[in-house]
Amino acid sequence: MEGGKGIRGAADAAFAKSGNGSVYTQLREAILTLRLLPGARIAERQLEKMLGSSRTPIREALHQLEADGLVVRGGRSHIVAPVDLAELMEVFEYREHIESAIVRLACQRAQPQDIERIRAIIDVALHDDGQELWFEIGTDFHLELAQLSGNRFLIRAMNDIMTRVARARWMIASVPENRSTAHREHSHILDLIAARRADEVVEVIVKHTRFVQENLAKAIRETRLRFRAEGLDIIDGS
Amino acid sequence: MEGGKGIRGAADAAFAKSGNGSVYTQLREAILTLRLLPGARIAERQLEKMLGSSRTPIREALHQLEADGLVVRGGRSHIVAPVDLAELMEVFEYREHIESAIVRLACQRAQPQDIERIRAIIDVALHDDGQELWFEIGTDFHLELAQLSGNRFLIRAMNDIMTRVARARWMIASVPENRSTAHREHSHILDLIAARRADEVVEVIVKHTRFVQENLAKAIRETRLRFRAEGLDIIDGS
DNA sequence: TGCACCAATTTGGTATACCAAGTCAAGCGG
DNA sequence: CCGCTTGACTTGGTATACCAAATTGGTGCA
Repeated sequence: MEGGKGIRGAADAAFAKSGNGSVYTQLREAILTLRLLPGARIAERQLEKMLGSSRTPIREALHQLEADGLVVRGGRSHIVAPVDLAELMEVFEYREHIESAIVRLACQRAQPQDIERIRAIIDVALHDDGQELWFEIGTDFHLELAQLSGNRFLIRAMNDIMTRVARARWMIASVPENRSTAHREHSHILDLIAARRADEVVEVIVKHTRFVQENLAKAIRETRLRFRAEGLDIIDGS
Repeated sequence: MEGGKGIRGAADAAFAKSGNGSVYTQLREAILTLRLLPGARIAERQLEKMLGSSRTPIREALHQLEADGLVVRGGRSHIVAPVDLAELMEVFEYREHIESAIVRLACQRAQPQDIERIRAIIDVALHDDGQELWFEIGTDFHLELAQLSGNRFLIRAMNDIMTRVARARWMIASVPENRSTAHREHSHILDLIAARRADEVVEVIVKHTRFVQENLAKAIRETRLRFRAEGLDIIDGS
């Protein structure tokens, strides 16, 4: 029963000694940080032992994760959803429209103090440039922006989007140059929202989204090659 | 144990003899058609008897419905989600952007035969004008339009939207005049997509969306008064 | 040596048993 | 007569037992 068997089919040591957090949270973390590799089989009874919970809450968590697009049913069993490049391209097409809607509404509704609060978030990256922090800031910026729209469905949509691109973002071997570009664009977006220049901010955020998309697509392709060298196929699609 | 007790708290005869379909499907139907009134308490053990299933699949269905926004947790128990007018207004704000994105992409990607297929759907309403048929056609038109976008996230968003407005649409006391208006606008939208006139179709669909929004808001307010006359508060919000 | 078939095990799906917490009502005291 | 307390019951949450299907590994035959 122990380890081995290559990769597909073992979530073994991914949860060593972890006892904190809900089942859903733990699984989500493990999947998003690639501790559970895309394509890995997930057996309810394995998790039962590993997480110390019973199957009922585990099944519930798996259904949640399925809704998040992080777990899919492969026939009878559950597997960690493969990173699907084609799907990711659709996410970004979707994202352009969602972000555009968000910033348009933000231009109408954002309060100056809200904008300054977000600026403080992105400016943290000026002093600290850890990989993990960069990940968080990139997520938070766009989620906070969504909050400014005041529309719960746009907020939910942005949450969904950030979940679906999270693993791709995790694959990025951070290029410092790109980071400063990101900060500059984020800052520019805030300026334009503060100035209520809706059309311009839409233009900028679409450009920003496409920039991010290209970076992620590149990172994914590199990651695929890296894993293929180990005999693994982690990524679907062209 | 039988019936009575007024309204909040009885889903009693809503499932008489119904044995077909999954638990989720049956509950969803009952909620969308207002056989289960907004605000009604839902007890897992009641459903266990009524549907003849066990609690496990019932709980699963309830979680699904919660994700759909059709069921909410009221403290410890589950209740049928109240129709929230404020939320509905947010849905329509969201919908404007989603539909705009959809028709823009549809202009790029729709095949002539796709457009004709949809036209056939809405033209059914010319011969038959039953209430239920009108409901279905209105739903199908927008879902089919979403398909033309070729983007699974826009399709999913449109599905979500149609679910969230379904109960409001069910409350409409059909005004024949509005129906012909709807058909005309739907037809116009198809024409513009076929002609690839993206900007114009966006303009028209936004206008259409606002028209629908006003009708539904009116219907909801009337329905609220109607139910209040019976001593019930079915609708939340202003 | 390779293929086909069979049995044992593992899987997810379902039903049920158990628990703690919350609800409601009846009864007691003011 | 009103309000508070208390206890029985109902509720959702969790753990577990049971089932059918499907996978898998091994064995025997060609």
